[in-house]
Amino acid sequence: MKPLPKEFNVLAVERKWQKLWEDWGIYRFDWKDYKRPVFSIDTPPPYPSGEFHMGNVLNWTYFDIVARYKRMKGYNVYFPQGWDCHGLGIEVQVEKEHNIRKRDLPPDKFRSLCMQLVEKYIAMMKEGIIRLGCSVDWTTEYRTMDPEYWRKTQLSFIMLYRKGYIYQGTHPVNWCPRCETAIADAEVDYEEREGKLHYIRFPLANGDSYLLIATTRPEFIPACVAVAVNPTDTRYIKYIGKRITVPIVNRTVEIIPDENVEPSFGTGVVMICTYGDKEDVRTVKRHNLPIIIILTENGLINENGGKYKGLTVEKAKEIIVKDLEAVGLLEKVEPIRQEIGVCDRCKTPIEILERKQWFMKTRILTDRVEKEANEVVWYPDYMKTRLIDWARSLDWDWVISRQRIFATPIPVWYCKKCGETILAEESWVPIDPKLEKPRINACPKCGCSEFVPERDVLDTWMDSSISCAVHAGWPDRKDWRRLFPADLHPSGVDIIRTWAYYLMVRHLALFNEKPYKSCLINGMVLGADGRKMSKSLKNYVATPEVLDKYGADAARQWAAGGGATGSDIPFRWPDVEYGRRFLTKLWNAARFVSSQLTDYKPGNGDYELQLLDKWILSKAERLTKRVTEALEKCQFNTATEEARNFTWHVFCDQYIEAVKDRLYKPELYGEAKRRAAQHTLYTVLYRILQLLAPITPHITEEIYQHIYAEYIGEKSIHKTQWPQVDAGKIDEKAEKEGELLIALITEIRRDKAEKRKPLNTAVKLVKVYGGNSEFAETLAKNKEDLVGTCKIQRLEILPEKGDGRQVPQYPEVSFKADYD
RNA sequence: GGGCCGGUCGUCUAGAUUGGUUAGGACGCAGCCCUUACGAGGCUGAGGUCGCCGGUUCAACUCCGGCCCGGCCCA
Repeated sequence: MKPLPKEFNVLAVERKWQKLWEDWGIYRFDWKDYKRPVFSIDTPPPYPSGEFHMGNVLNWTYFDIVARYKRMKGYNVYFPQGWDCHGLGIEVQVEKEHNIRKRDLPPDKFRSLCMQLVEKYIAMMKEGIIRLGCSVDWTTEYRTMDPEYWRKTQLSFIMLYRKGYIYQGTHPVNWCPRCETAIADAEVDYEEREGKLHYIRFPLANGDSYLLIATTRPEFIPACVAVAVNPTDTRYIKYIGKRITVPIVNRTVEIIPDENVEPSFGTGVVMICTYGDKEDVRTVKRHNLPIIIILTENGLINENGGKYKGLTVEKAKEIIVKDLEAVGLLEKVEPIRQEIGVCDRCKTPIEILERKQWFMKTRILTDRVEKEANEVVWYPDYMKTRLIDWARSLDWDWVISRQRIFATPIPVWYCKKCGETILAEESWVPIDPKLEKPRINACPKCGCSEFVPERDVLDTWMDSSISCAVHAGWPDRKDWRRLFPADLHPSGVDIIRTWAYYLMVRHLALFNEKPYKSCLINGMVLGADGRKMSKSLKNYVATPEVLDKYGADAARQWAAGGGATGSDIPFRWPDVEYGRRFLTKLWNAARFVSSQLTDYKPGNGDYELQLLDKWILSKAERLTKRVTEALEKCQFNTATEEARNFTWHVFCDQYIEAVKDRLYKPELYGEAKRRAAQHTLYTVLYRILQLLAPITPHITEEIYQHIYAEYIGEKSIHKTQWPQVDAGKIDEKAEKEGELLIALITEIRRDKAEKRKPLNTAVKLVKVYGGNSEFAETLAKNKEDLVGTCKIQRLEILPEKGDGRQVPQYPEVSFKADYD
């Protein structure tokens, strides 16, 4: 066995193993292996933003640890990686980069610009995943923008349509006027902005007086269909049922009672418009009010807005306010803080429009979602309530159509004559109805042979929410249910409402089965200041900066050890630095071990274990138990801390220090005792490496290859079998006696430190008062390591109590040290 | 307004499900030590009435109730 080199170039070592692992293909799933149980990970295909940020690092570290751990546990682990390409984000980015609008180009040209950008971004992010050392099976890589993938999305659409889960309807939807598309509740963000509350006089229809209404959106006056007050509001009860005149348009509407009107807001009188906000939608439905849509798809006032037609919402507001002022109906304007919904991709305030859209019946599944969510194992457990609460709070079905370009086409045409919906056959997909005709000669209803394609496309979540089935091999592999449901779905706390939820409803509707057995949630990465990490807050740290400086194994320790699973963790450089220092420590410990093993052959049973050997071998078993239990429960912080502390403070500080003399001077203590120390060093270091392998895969591999590979026989440490706890090695007596010996050694070292003496100072005489005969005997029997470690020239051990320096954990034990 | 989470040395963070340990660790701070693995180090030390108020209990950081303050998600 050769000693390890002194130099340890973290970045070069990491790059070397990343390449070799991939060349060897050791992380590939073995489809032909039916012996090992499978463990499938539903890797969420990331949206190619171009940046593998620290939040991704946290998420990927978590489930890569699980993947590596399960592999060592003997599972045939399936760890796929895809890319969720479609969507508004890329469209907006392309529009910006090329300074165009999506309608300026033919759709296929615009689409190819999007694909180019996605490819560029994927390359950047893939690099991040590789550099983090993730054990992805890259033969599984896929892109949702490839026809091969959207074939699956379209197939699932056809299946759901046939099962009755999909329908078309004209319902109010969230609408982004900039992107000119419908968006789902989950895509709406809320921002607090400064607005204005307008107090406007609405004359009562009988002419003798007026009511003062308060509104933030006076531009919706032409769409006013009622005025509402709270039925318990004594100020206004007498007006309920009467009619009132809407200014500007001079229509009369009814004054209606509605419990949702907040009497303390404004004047307690509000106008109901179609649609000023989501509350209007509910009120209109409750009272069966008429609908007057005054906005176009690009957010301008339409013909229903009369003289304001063609104006933007902002401009219309300005002019209406002036007009109201001119006729004396504007009483006052107050500033107000308000939460407004904005498009999560471009931050434009959203509107509510009615337009024919495709929907998936998700709300009929809510009870089932709750039931299944309760059966899923959540890490941490309380995260399941997020999913259930979200499902319960949804008012509308999921709007799945979008008026965009870069997305999976909806495989539908309409008969030009009778309007009959022609759904693609399963064998036709992938198909873009805008480019191809349906493969039938005539409309089955009226015989017409001309068809109009559906121009709407599918919400991007329709692509990504079938990942569990697609990963498993659906629809092409007959044996796809072997990998379905996924054993683990990892996700961020912020996207439980989208990813975890859509996966659930989609798979339940398609296959009547939950898509994942467990759900691992990571918290958000905060900046060093404790606020959510973001570029605008200037607390942003880019991943390459971290990896370049300290390497993946250090960054992974930050992710694994930074906090409890599911909780937000701040990014702190000192944590990463500590991770790096630990790597240095581990490397040096391994270097010491290797330097002591040059004449050592594993398997040679010719050794005499000493107390401290048995002591640490026993402690290593207990450590194995604790780390295993922590990993089983996805408590990565506990596993990391246990393994690191044992390595640093038990193995290095105590054991190695205590056996040095035995190793250096076999002529004094005997070869068999030296070999016992060698055996113990060899065994315990290997255990440490194995327990750390899922967390710090590179350095453990490097050390394994130097010291262990030829004896263990596995090509990689990541192919070795996870250590089984050997109850036979747990030795209560050795642990108890070892603690006493270690406590005394520590106290003598402390004594030297306080007397400002170097630790290798020789002590002329140490007189130990054991306090009782049991302690005295233990110490006497095991005095060699004590004498050697503390450089004691003469040792006296007495069974009685005495004065001198006390050993804190053993108050009956004390000693006197004489240095001159 | 609703749901969930949190408030522990100067800072960050474990421990809370299953009450009882000297409340653990890291960073920072102070002091010491060139010691045949490690100065990108080692050793030692100071530093906490566990947000506040009640309750249960022989015993509460831990369980229960209320309050205050943050965070996330939603309305």
